[in-house]
Amino acid sequence: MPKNSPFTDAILSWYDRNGRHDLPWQHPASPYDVWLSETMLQQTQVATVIDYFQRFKSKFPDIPSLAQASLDEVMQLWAGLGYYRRAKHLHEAAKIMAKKHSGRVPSSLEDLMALPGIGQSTAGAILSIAYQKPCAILDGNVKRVLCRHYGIRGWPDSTLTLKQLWPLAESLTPNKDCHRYAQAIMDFGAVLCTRNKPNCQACPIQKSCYAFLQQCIEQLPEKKPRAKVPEKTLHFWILQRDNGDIFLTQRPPLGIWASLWAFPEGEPPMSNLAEYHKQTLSPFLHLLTHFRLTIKATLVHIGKQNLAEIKLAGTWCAPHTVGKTLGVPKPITKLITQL
DNA sequence: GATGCGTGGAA
DNA sequence: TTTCCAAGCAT
Repeated sequence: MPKNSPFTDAILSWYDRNGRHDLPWQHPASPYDVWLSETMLQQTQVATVIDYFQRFKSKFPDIPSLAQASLDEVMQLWAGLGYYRRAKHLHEAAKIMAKKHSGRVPSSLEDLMALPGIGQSTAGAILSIAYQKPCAILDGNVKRVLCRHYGIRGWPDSTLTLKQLWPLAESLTPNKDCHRYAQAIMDFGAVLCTRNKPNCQACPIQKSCYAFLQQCIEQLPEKKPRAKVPEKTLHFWILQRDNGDIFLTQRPPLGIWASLWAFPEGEPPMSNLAEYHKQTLSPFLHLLTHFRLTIKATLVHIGKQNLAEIKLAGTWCAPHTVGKTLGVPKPITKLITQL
């Protein structure tokens, strides 16, 4: 049995004393829980995920229940968490698992990576944490820790850098405690070796850390300069009946807020708009990673007239019940509260 | 390789 | 206020 590297042992030891051991997906770390949590945690912080994970689990405790659900039920539970493709992929993958994998999360790298929404790092997390197979993970935390400790230059997502990081991550993964190590290295990055102001003072591997010794902690990992974020404006049409009900339509399966329910956007949803009383709501800003969205909205009072002229398919519902049954993006939630 | 995809929190 | 970006993946 080959010995662990000093790095690996130090991370494991740090984790036992300082790591988070009480996250809702850790006891027990069933394959389903690990898969679900790892998916929710993609580009999303632990504090945000906890509530979503628990709500999702209580509605869909296992693969069969998720596989049998409608996409709308899944999206409703995911609404607000962002990156909605994850929810669609999760649902699709559950159906595949139910049909082709006896209702279980597969336990081979090949089978896992063939599923939608599971890439190499998520597959590695499932294999190591849920199945105790010594597979490497390489998420943002691990990349940051390794780039600093081993002085790896270049953008962490460039092909050249990944070619160094993956073998390194694999060589550091222990055979015996791989499931603890996977949690440990991610926690270490999330809690101690943070992007800003890492706690080097308390770091057990400070003495072998390239970035600490070279005093370039803030410079590693190198960050790619971002293009300036473009501005965009979206215009929503809020159709409201006398009884207060509002009209929602499902967004297309591709693009932003895919498959979620929202007010008609863009062109007016009816040709006889002039016949109705309208009210312009105050615009507000909605920030995304790749856009600065100005959200504008016009409230159209429909009254009791014939509604047949609405061009879109959709549904009428009471404003306060919307979020309980349909998945709606944040800006729509905000508009509804303003009515 | 570059781009699209959400949201909330921190500085 | 603005900027940055957090347990990535798919196209």
